Amino acid sequence: MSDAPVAKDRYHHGNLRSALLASALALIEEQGVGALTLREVARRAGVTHAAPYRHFADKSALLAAVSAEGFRALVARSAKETAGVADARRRFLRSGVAYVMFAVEHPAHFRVMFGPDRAAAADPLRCAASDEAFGQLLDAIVACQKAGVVRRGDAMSIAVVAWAFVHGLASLLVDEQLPPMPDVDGFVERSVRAFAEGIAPRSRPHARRETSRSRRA
Amino acid sequence: MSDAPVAKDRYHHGNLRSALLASALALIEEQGVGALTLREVARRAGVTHAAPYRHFADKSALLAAVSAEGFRALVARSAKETAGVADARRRFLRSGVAYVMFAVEHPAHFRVMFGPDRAAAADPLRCAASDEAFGQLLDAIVACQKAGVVRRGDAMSIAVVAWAFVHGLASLLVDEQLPPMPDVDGFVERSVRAFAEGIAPRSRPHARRETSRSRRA
DNA sequence: GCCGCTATGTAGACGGCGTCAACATCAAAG
DNA sequence: CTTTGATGTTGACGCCGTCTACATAGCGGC
Repeated sequence: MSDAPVAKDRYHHGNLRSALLASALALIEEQGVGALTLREVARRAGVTHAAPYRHFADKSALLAAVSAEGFRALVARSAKETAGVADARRRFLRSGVAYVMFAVEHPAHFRVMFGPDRAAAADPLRCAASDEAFGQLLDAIVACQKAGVVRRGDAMSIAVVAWAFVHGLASLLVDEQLPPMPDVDGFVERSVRAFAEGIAPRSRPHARRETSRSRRA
Repeated sequence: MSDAPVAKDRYHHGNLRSALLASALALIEEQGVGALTLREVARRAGVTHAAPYRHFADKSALLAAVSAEGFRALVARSAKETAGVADARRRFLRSGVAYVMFAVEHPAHFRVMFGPDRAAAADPLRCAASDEAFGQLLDAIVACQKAGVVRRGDAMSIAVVAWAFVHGLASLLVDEQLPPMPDVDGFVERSVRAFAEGIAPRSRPHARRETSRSRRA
């Protein structure tokens, strides 16, 4: 929170770019993506309506930057969550849970990352960041296949299916399309585990059942 | 396509309401949800910019109407696809495939149905239509449980998980986030089948494998 | 047959938005 | 100290959603 010189009433802001990103994120969090306005973002950052154009080519570019930032945060989150975990299956499960929980905890970021703005979606930096996230997933799948906990076959297809699942769960939760959910974390974990059985090798001996409260420190 | 008197150059349009819905859909199909403009919709329907307000309270109401229409079409599609199919498991699978294929074939409708407009999402007619769709899914799950092809337990939770999966698949396909896909239909069918194993009773004898080309007659 | 009522479409206005061009301010390099 | 490039401001343009006042038309009662 305190990474800016926050110099007030100076002609030059200091680090307007990140201030704009933060304002945009806050605004979306409060009012939704549709309510995001370049002018309002500028207002919140304490500058005039045209100032953002010194840092972003247009509104889509701002959204693209927020989106890329989101994908990088997602990758980091997943990496943190799986750090120090050796077992391939557990790494995979944790990373799936991390995806959904990231969306639940950062709905604004998530919404922009998969928002309707086509120009923003095509931004090269955003694409690079999202490709890295997908690569992370792909690696996890391959590791699981080597460990024999995910069935053999085209890893790409399996990755897509896994991504679809966590993505759908995340989308529905973020859009509040689901009935009230007391224990989101537990629900997500059970769901991910159930899903993982679908892509496990056929009639594999079941892994010992974790207590379902093991993570969450 | 030919359900309107299409009376040109008359002061009164005849059935502007449905013309507006059609224009909106076409516009979204071409340019995306963000490009949808009440004025442009009116223009395409051949009326002035304020005419839509005689039929919709505001832009969100239009979106909500399109959304509700979409949910009704989805329900109809799923019903059609499962008509005459007795086996619970097959009904369930078909209905899942129908969900994804509906999204792929009617991306504009799908995008609006889960679009970012909060007011539109809260519309009572839209909610009623979407609840009916979810009810359809819930029924299919319960039938599968009775038939012993889906594990016992809270049907609601299982329904949510199933919905999340098809929804994620649909979202990623519609948003073109997935690598180029030659045989979408086949891919979706394999994915849904794989997923279904995840919610099957543990170590259930596998049903005979359909040829994976059985539907699509 | 005419009359007014209501539904439906039009005309025009308002403020807000994204974007652009011209201008102002400041920091650092020379 | 001056120049110069980066950064922020001002003001303008056209488009948008929405509101109000007005025009047109079909319809039921007299």
